[in-house]
Amino acid sequence: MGDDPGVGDTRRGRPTMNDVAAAAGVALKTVSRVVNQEPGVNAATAERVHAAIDLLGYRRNDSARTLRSGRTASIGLVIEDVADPFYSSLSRAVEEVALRHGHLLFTGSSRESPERERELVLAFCARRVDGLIIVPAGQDHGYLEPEFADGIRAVFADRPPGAGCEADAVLCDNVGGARTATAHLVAGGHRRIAFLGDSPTIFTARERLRGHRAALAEAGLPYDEGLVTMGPPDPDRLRADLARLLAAADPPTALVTGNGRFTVDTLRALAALSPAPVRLGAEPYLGGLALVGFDDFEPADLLGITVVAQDPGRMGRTAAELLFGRLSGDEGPARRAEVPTRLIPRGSGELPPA
Amino acid sequence: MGDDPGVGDTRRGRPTMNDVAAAAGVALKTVSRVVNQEPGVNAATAERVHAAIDLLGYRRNDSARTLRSGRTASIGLVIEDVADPFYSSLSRAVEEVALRHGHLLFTGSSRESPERERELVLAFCARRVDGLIIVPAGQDHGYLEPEFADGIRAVFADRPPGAGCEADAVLCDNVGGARTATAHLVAGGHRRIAFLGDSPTIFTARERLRGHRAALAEAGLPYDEGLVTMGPPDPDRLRADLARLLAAADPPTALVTGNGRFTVDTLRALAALSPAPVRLGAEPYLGGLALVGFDDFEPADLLGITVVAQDPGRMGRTAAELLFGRLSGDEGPARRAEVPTRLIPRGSGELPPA
DNA sequence: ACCCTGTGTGACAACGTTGTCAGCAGGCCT
DNA sequence: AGGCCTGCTGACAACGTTGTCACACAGGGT
Repeated sequence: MGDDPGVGDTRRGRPTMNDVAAAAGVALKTVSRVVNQEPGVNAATAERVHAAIDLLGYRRNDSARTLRSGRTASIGLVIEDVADPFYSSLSRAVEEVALRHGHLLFTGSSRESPERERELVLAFCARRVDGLIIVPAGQDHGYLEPEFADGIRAVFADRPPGAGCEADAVLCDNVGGARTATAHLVAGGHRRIAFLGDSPTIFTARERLRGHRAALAEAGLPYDEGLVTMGPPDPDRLRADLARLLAAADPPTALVTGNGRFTVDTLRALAALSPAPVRLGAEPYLGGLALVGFDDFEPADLLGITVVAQDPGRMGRTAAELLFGRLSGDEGPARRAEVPTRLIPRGSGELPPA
Repeated sequence: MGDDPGVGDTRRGRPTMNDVAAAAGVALKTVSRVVNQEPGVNAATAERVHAAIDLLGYRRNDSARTLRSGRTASIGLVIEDVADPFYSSLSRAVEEVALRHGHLLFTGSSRESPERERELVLAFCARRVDGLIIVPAGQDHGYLEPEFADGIRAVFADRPPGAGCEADAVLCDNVGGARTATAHLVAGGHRRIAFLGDSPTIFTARERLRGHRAALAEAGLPYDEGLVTMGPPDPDRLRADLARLLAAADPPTALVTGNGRFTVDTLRALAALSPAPVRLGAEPYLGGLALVGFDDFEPADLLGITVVAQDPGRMGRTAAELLFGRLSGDEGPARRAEVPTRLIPRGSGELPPA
């Protein structure tokens, strides 16, 4: 006595099926049947049970359900960073599909740290998620073996799993997209095209560089290492690299940027380097420097930036559907899906060489 | 016999504490102690247990743990849309704090649907999350009562809970921010300032309009309903509204946009309406129409758009920390935290009236 | 001899649900 | 009558963990 914040009820805590059963004057199991909409319950009985449920405010405890049945109706999603528009679009698509399949979604951002990726994945597994969608930060997925053995399914998105890991993957056509970007500039008359990409430790960055090189080779143009800069996103470094590139004896007349963040950072760097205000749209862009960005970004249309668009929504949807296919018994060998890219000309990529 | 995809082991499925105990030659409870790092286990025994754990690839089943102990070490986050940069920044901050507290995060997007908000929240509750952070779509949170009674804590973010719901909330200084935006334009000499906002069913939209009106009143300017358009985001409607506004006998010389999406959509509409290419940065913007946007967005700096910036990261952090405070026993009355806004002049808001 | 304390360990019940099986009517067939 | 369905309901064990309590043993004081 004294501090009793209890409700008007004599019981404490959440009502269980047992409480409902007692209130409805039926057996526990009958309540279970009603809650799970199992057939074979008399309509009048079911009605009484429903009344008791409403009266007590009963809600099923999914932990117990999970423990007993083994299915959690939830999946885990590990991406690089929720705040990156590319991944948040992917995230939304996954969420959509998961919800349609009656599943809930755990999310976590690895921040490009393999260790954090591993921790998140294992934490999801400890929660017994039914499946995983992973944008891997690391290259080694041996830690998933026990989980696979236990029947957890995983689909990799945006980047393939590490060597030796047989799992589904949904990738973007990185090589083709980058080749298209560079080829587009070549077709516009450019001969010296710089490539500004993410760290070569990242799969997509390497692939896109491959595509860039392929386009140069197909056009019979030399591959000049001095025109390539790669590394983790860092506005200062990027600005320095750009300044160096533009000050060279034989500067590039066009740029290809390796992802959305790099495109925006590049524009910022150009604005900072430019003596005159940056003018966009149909206007010549910084003295005629052409630009094609890999990956579309929100107001790229306003800025008149030509891009090779990925489709993160489609990637997320594909990955999620692949996963749910697996969860409903699809047992074939590991699959690899490729999401195409699309060139969207908006002006910046159509400027002729200066 | 026949189809036995089993591993080299005779057992099926995931090893349990019992299996580990058998392998290590100790009792189940000892394994539990080791796994949970409870004190009072002999170092040599613990070593044997660890060896058995590694050997079998054992991982604790959190569903059972949850069932027994009642704590899930997970929280639920319901936002409006992950793909909206404002909410994804908020999301990231929440994730960060959750991880620091050793909690995992369920996320879901309500898409501005009260029903979906409710479903997500209740699904999270069925999973027995320890707490919730909710950006409410609906106005009625009576459905949370049974959950509160059961000890689940909730913090509302960006928008307050419905009437009668005593819960913590973290809000942005909507009124103050909007007042600042309009006052800034007034100080620049503008007398006819249009307000383009989200649907008045949304709390933040109403509050921001209030701030706008307050600034007008403080400046002794009339409030002209003809200069206000509100409604759910729809580029076509916005363009039509803008066309109407600009074609009026006494058109506005400045705009205030009610959130990031509206700012970008407005720019798009202006670009579409403009005969000349849009020029940004320090250039006069579409014939001198000034603009201040509520809410910062990614390349607003590049576009030279003056904004009143919110701080979604801080909002998420504050909400999450408030929640974890509650989870660790803070029992005071419901709190309301306000996150300040900040005017960032970038050119578009400093243009004088045409 | 006694009790006491501390250290390490284990047996057992409990958490709230679902799967299995058994039971009890009532009806319809042989 | 006896047998056998079909429709509905309930008793009970099990899922894998943690909390509670008890026990065995060693050491140190009386």
